[in-house]
Amino acid sequence: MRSPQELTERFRSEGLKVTPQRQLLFSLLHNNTEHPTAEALYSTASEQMPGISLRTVYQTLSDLTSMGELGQVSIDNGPARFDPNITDHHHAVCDICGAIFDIHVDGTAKLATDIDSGFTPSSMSIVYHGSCASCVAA
Amino acid sequence: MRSPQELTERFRSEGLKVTPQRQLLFSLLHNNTEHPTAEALYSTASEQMPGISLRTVYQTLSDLTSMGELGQVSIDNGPARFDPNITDHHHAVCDICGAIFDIHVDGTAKLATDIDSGFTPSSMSIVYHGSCASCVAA
DNA sequence: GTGCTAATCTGCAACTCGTGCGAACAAACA
DNA sequence: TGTTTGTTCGCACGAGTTGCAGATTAGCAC
Ligand SMILES: [Mn+2]
Ligand SMILES: [Mn+2]
Ligand SMILES: [Zn+2]
Ligand SMILES: [Zn+2]
Repeated sequence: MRSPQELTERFRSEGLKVTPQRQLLFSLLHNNTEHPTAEALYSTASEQMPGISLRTVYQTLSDLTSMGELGQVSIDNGPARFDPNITDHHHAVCDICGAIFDIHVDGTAKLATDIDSGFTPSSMSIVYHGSCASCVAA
Repeated sequence: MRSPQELTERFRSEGLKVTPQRQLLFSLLHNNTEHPTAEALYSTASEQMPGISLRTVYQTLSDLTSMGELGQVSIDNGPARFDPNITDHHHAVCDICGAIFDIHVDGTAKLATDIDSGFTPSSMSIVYHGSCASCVAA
């Protein structure tokens, strides 16, 4: 996701308003690698801006997502996790604490699949499940 | 998933009862490659057994899942899809019609990842998104 | 076949996550 | 400072799933 400053410019240039609520979310998401849920962002945002509405958090996240500034990851059937990292990458999920880690995977082009030749793939994603370092240690 | 006959034996041998509702679901799932949702199974089941409860469908699916006889696939944030194919395989999803296809992928062991050395992976899954043959044709 | 009992089924309430809606509000700009 | 939209907020609602408890029934003993 771009920086709060760049997002501010983009919003204004598209006739969208830059509100304090949006600015707060821009800053909470910037460089955030935690893949937070809407509820988690709402909780953090509420500390800095009591009274902000959960509805507004959902609204802003969905705006950023449809603008292509924010990614979304869904793991199992849990709540949506938002991902400011929109570069090409994959994920490793700790089944114990639920943490999600960004990973890069090389060699995917060389994978051999029996996928039907009539199927036209447009993207692929890989998710590893397992236990993270801190959970293994504990 | 094992055959209705084998499941019947397993259920009885574990002190579980073999009811008409369970038998019907065993047969609806056997060799089913559609990755159906609970609602879809309920709908089909209702034709053959009017009055069967959606709650019972959920209950039986979750029993089979925790017995390891049935798999579960989650795609984006849609409803859970159930998968009688519990062999090692991956999926291709048509973004137009929503169909899910089983695929096999070779070479996954050779993938190079920057996954943290402290992370202990126990499984990985690959999902391709794209357009299926019938949707491309249409 | 009858009866017993624990497992199951069913209907409904409740719960989680998310969206639709409309009135109150405020950013942008003249 | 006023006007115009876009935005925020609160609440109702919707999908998907689970908890609960009373009615039902499979499995088994006699
Ligand atoms: Mn990520
Ligand atoms: Mn499958
Ligand atoms: Zn962990
Ligand atoms: Zn299709």
